[in-house]
Amino acid sequence: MKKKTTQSRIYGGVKANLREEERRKKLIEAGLEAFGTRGYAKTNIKMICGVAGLTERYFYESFRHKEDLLCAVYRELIDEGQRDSMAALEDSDGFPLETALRALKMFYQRFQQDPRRAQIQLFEILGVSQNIDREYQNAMRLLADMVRLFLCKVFPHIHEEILNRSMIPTGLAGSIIMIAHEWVLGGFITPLDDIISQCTDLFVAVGKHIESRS
Amino acid sequence: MKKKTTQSRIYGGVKANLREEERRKKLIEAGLEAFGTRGYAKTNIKMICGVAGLTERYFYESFRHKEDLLCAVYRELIDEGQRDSMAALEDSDGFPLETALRALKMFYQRFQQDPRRAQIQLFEILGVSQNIDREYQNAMRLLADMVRLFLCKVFPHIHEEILNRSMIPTGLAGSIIMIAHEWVLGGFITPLDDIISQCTDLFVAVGKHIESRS
DNA sequence: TGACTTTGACAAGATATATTGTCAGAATTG
DNA sequence: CAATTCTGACAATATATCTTGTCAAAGTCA
Repeated sequence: MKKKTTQSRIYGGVKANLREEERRKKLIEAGLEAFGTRGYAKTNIKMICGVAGLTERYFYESFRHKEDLLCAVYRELIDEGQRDSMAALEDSDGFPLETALRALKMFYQRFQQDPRRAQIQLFEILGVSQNIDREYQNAMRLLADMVRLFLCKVFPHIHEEILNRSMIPTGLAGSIIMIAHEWVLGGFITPLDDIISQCTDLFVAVGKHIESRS
Repeated sequence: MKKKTTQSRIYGGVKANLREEERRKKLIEAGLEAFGTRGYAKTNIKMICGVAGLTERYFYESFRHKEDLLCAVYRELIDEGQRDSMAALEDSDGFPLETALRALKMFYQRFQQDPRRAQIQLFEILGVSQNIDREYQNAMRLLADMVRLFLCKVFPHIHEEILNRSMIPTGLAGSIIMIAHEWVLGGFITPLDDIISQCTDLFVAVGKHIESRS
């Protein structure tokens, strides 16, 4: 008679799949910590497990490899940012430009509040593998779409179709990221408001210019 | 009596240090090929040597590790680009804007002409190590300085000091890079002139905007 | 309490790669 | 031609890490 190897039962008052889910979350948090401080390359699975307070067995329960975990951590960060931006867009009680600035500010603020996030989202994610590259590209396209959206809101005279074919939102997304790079590498010395002001300049300059030709 | 282990003499009509230099160049060329097609992570030293037509011994003669070679390859690419841009700047017989466009066009053209270069310069270089990250940051700052320079030439009313403290050139550099990313990932489908036109829009929009406030 | 599951610690094999070393033969010089 | 250096092929060692497996003890349930 074969025993089922995966006997799942209530344990500590918690169902098996829930316990597993909790371990998964612990590992993601540990990944954020390890990747965000030591760096992805210099982190191995034993370290991650150490930080999570679990052993390797549980790592492989939830992830196939280190890269898998990085992907999960990254998605967590992106989703979180995406939700916040959308929320800012929803309750747009003020002027469109102010809404956009609020969203932008939040985007940068998150980096300052948790430098581990900045490290992963801006640096560690780069050049790991083709799969991860794809994740990154997706995120960048999301950011470009967000820029596109805000451009339309703030400059209503811009023809939407023109913007849809344009790479200008992509370019502005690149600006935002590159400025973030410099800001982070400089240890957040530049005041956040200065950063926002510079970005606003770029955004407004480009917006007005396109609008004037529509 | 000890023999000198490094007996260098003329061999094949070539001095020892020159022969070594040639092997080094072969390895750099092999690095360009391997990193640019297989990718940095998936390339090991044996492969590099295979492509170069040399054996491991000669690899360690010129480089300490794979990262060292990547650094050398990258510097080669950046220096080459830098030289071209400077040359374009020197013989500025036409209008400043045209000069700038010519330089920008060359910047993108090089990627199309040799996709291995694009792969390394835009993707493979990312996230390898802290040292390599520093190289990348240097190159990005060079690019930003170049943008700054062209902004001053094309829009002479802009106060130079303002621009020096500004992150706007950094932002524009980011735009250029991000647009290049999308272009390359899209397999160079978008015509080069379209790319240039988009970049010009960004450049002019920002230039005019700053100028109008000086 | 007794049966059974979950957990943690660690062993052990597998794998991949870096890096150094050896050696014989080809190439070259004087 | 004889001496000797250079070269290429490959062995061998070192190292690091992944990944799976074992086992006993602790925890939990009925």
